[in-house]
Order: sequence, then structure tokens, then C-alpha cells
Amino acid sequence: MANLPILQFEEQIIETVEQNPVVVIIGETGSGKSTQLSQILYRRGYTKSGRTIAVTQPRRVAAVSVSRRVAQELGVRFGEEVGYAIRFEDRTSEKTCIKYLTDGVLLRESLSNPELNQYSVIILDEAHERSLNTDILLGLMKQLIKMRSSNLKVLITSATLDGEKVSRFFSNCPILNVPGKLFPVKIRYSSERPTSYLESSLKTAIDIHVREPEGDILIFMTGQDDIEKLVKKLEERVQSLEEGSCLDAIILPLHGSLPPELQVRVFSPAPPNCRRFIVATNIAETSLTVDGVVYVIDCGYVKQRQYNPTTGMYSLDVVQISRVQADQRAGRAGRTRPGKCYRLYPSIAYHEDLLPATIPEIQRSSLAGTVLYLKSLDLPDIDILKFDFLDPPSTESLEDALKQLYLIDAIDENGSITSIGRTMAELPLEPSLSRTLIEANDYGCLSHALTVAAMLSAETSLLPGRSKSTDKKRKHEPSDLPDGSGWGDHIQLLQIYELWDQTNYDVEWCKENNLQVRGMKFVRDVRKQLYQIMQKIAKGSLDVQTNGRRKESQEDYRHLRKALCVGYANQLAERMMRHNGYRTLGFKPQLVQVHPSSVLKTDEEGMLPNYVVYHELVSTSRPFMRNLCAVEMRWVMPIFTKLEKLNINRLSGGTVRSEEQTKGETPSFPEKDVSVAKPPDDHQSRIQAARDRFLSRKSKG
DNA sequence: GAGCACTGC
Repeated sequence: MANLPILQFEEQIIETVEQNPVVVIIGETGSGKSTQLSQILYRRGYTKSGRTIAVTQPRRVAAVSVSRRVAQELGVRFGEEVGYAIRFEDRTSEKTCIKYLTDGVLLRESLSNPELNQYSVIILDEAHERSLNTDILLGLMKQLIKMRSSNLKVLITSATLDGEKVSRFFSNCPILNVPGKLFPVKIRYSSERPTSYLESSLKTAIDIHVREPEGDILIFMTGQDDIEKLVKKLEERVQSLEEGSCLDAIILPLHGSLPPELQVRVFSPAPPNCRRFIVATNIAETSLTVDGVVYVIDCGYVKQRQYNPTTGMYSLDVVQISRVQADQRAGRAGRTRPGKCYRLYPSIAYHEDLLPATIPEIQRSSLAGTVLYLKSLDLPDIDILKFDFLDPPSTESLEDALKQLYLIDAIDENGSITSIGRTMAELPLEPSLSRTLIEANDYGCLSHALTVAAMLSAETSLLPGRSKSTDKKRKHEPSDLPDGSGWGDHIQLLQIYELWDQTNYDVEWCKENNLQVRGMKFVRDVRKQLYQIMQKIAKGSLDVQTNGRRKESQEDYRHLRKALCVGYANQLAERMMRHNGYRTLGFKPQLVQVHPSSVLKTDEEGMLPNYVVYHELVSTSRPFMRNLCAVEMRWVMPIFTKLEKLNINRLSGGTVRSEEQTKGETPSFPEKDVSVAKPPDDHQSRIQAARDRFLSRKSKG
């Protein structure tokens, strides 16, 4: 600790912080910023008045491990003077003066205390990662220092040299540079882009293994498929090498869907005379640090999930990494001694093709939850379309969020938050699911809805990582798991949880049914948390059984489906007349299919339900709806009525935009007529047509 | 009849 670079800058840091409300600190890996900044400010009396220093982290494990370290260094009891708060776990006390917390937790805290008065200092650590939550916090901090200029200090730390942008955002606040403790990393470029980065990585890795001195090799790939292929090929090639001609080799895959017990294998160092090959996704970029790495092979690509606000669809694409990411990957070779990084692309591509920084998450996500959160804050002058973000999301994305929120009653037609919306914002869920819970409480089926919401919150971590042996046991193969009684995936998720509940949360039962134990426990935690929040909101008038003793009936499912229909009013689709394709209803109709993993059933004539709600649209080989629930026609009618009334000009706060901005979306009106403005003709006729189809179906049956 | 980068409240 004594030789951490940051400690030499203590005086300079204190002086700058004293004179400025906001300071940006640039510090590379190993500078000690995460553990030392809070201690420096603590030593200088920033916790004297009984207030606390908050340090945010983008990840839970970091909040826990860094705070433990700080408690140790200060020689205080963990959870007393120094503690942490992450979801489901609050290890702080009345005495806590340094508190590490995930940025999501700080956002929750600011809901009940918008001025965050308990904190004298707020340190946003790892801001360069630009997580959605960090970006919201950056915007909030900008507002907060205006309101609390005399008694709040904000420090923003970043590992990259792009502190100037953040500084400009905070009216040119000072930037301090703290050196890190990284060893130099020599960069080698390919002369051209390989036709196959898999083959190219293979060749490069074997070359290193044969020619270079000992030290582990970390290979960045895009996903599980590539990793498994490369691991297999590496094993073959290593075996074919002449025995004794080079070091022994251990080849390890590393990705998120690997069970934890296999993930931790990368933490045991290589035995003597042995080299490890770690083939990883970008989990090894920031989340997991592998010691012993001297060589990095960077394929230059990453898988990124992005949301398209004009279609409402998510896609997972392989895209080029940014220069920041390339540097981060290279840095992984220089943690223990000087290293080498082999980039499988030419130098000119690095300098001219790669984006300087990764597109921040806020520009790649659906913003319904974010907009609702901001609207629910009791801060003055929150105009969503003008909210001051470091990198603002597109107008399309914000308007998409407003429309969605309107359809589920979270905001009224003028864009003001409703009382339903305020309640929704209290729940740590996507808006559709929060809305479902509130509706379910009115229908007396809250218990079921809590389960469904919790299951969907964990959905991807329920089924274990796909591998050849478990492939057969997936959702669709004959198994003992229930099938949703034909109503779809939400009901199936409910039935699965209730079976587990009846086994008294038996771990073995999960294993027998091929469900991830960790995922199911997470569901139980989420469900409990949601229950407690609902109890607080509803002031005790809840209809909830904590264990599923009561026998399910179709009537229960009907109530739940009805609640889902209200909650997912913005995610509704109508089946085409003569086949099983669907058209989404709303302001951006899309032709979509039921995802093959769905358990939704056809009727005797082989037809799927006329109306369904879906959890999400994903565009893979084709556009699909994932996680569906059958709903009834007559529940859909009120949604048509709402769609007809929708007017984006009013929703976005009555600000009438110029003709240019509204072109092709809403017609332009003379300003004085805005309040009686009608949606455009195509919108109107589309809804009319849908209503006609609806009525003709209704009369038939 | 398809496929899952990584976080987080």
C-alpha cells in the first residue's frame, strides 16, 4: 500500500478537491484510486460532520472486495466504519463513514433522498466503463452540485485519457493524472485482416507457444461457440507438437455461461514448466482479472447487444471493438511483467477504423425504465428530452420510451408521471413487469405475478450453459417440467417456480431438472425483495401466499394473463388471418414469429392464439418474439383506444418541434391546434384496420 | 424450428 502511486499526489488531490466541487481523476490500473481516494478524504476530515463518503462501483464483487480491503487497511471492523451496500446485502452501520456501493444502489437511494444529503463526497469509480447507471449518475451529479455546491464534493475516476470530455461536461473542472503500475506492453499488428480470426488466433497462439518464453496467453474471442472451437483446435495442435520441444500446455475456456466452479479454474496459476492458454470473452476485459498473463491475442471484435428504437427490437451483433477496448485488452498483458499484445488487424485499422470509445450503453438500450426513473425523481427542471447526459441518447430512443410509458399508464398524455408511474418506479423491474404487478394486486393474483416477474428477471441464468451433453435436455425435449398449460412461457415459468417451492427449495431438484441453482436462488431473492416493496406500497393489503399451497386453476391463470396484458400493452401482437405469423400492434408494426423455444400451443386447427403479449423482440436469423403469453381479445380493446389518443408532441412535454424534426412521424399543425391534434392518417387507419379485424373476430366467436 | 457478450436495481 505504501508505494501506491496515488499517495504521492495526496496533497495535490486534497488541494484541488477543496477548491473545486467536481474533480476528474485519471488513473490507470494499479494506481490505487479505488482503495486510496476514499481513505485520503477520510484522513482529511470529510466524514467529520457525521456524513459519509460514497464510492460507486459498476460491479457487486468489486464493491465487496474493495471495501473489505479498505477496512483492513484502516484497521477497522468490516461493516462498521467501512462497509458496502449491494442488492440484497447491506453491510453498513450507523458508524459507517466510507461506503462502497453499486451505482444501481445509489440510484435507488436517490429516489427516496434526491439530494443524497447523507453523503459529503460521492466518488464515481470506473466511469470510463460508461454503464447505463453511471451515465445517469453523471447527469444527476451535474444537477446535484448546483443544489449542494457548498457541501458536496464529486470525484469522477476514469482509466482512460479521455478525461477532457468529462471535464467539459462539468464546466471544465480540473483533471488530475495519477500514473498506474502497468508494465510496458509491446504491440504487434497483423499486416492485414485475417479471413478467419479463429484460424489466425490459433496460428498466433501456437507461434507464441513454440517461440516465446514462459507466460500465459489470453485470447479474446467473441462468444462461446468460437471459444469452444478454438479450445478444441488448440488441444489438437498442442498434442501434435513434439514432446519436450516446448512447455506443457493447459487450455481453459472462460465465458459467462460457464458454471462458476469451472470459471475459478483460471485463478490457479500454471504449474512449473507449463503454459496456460485462456480463451475468453470480454469477461476477462474488466470483470475477471487473470494473473500470469504475459501475451494477449486480440481478435478485434466483440459481441454487443443493441436496441433499435424504431423497430423496438434487440439484436446481438459481432462488432469491431473500440480503441479504448483494444487498449484495455492489451493492458491485460502487462500486469505482472512486460508483455506483448498481438492484434489480429493492421495498425491502420486501429488508428482509422476503430471508434475511439465504445458506444455507451445508454445509446444502445431501451430507455423506458430510465425515463420513468428520471420522471419520478423530485428534482426541479427535469425535461426528459433536454436532460443533460454526457452522451445524450437519440430523440427517437427517448420518444420510444415515452410512448411505451404512456401505453402502460406510467405517464399521462401530457407526459407527466402518474401515480401508477410513481409506484412503478419504486420497483426494481422493467416497466412492463412493474405495471403487471400493480394490476395483479388489484386482481388478487399478486403472488403469481411476483413469481413471473422474478423468473423473468433471472431468465438467462436459469438454464445452464449450452454444451453438447445438456443440449437434449432443453425446454422442448421431453422433461418433467410443466408446459405452461398451453398459455405460454410466463405461465410455464410460474409453474416451474411453484414446483421448486413445493420441494422446499431443494437444490437437487434444480439439478435433476437442469436448472441453475444460482439462478433459482436469485429468483427467490428477487421475489422476496419485490414482495417487501409491494407490501410497503400497498400498505399491507396484499393478497399473497408465500408458498404455493393453493391449487392452481385456470381462473388464476386468467387473472394473471389479464394483468400481463395490461402490463405489456406496449408489447402486444396480433396473429395474421391465415397463418401463424404475427404483427406487432403499436406505433411501429413489425412482422414477427414466435420464437421456437416458446411453449405456446396451437389449437385443434393448428392455429396459435389471436393475441399475445411478448417479453421482448429479438432479431437473430429472423425477428422473433421471446417469452409469450396468450391474451384474450376483449382485453385488447382499451389498448387500441389508448393508441388512438397517442400524440408524441404532447407526450414529450408539449414542446412543439419543427416540421423537419417531426417529418414522417406526426403531421405538422399550426401551433395553436396542437392540443386537438390527431395522429397521422396512416397511424389512424392502421389502428382502425386492427380494430375492424378485432370486431370481426369477436362476432365470429 | 433457434441459439445466449457483460453487468445491475
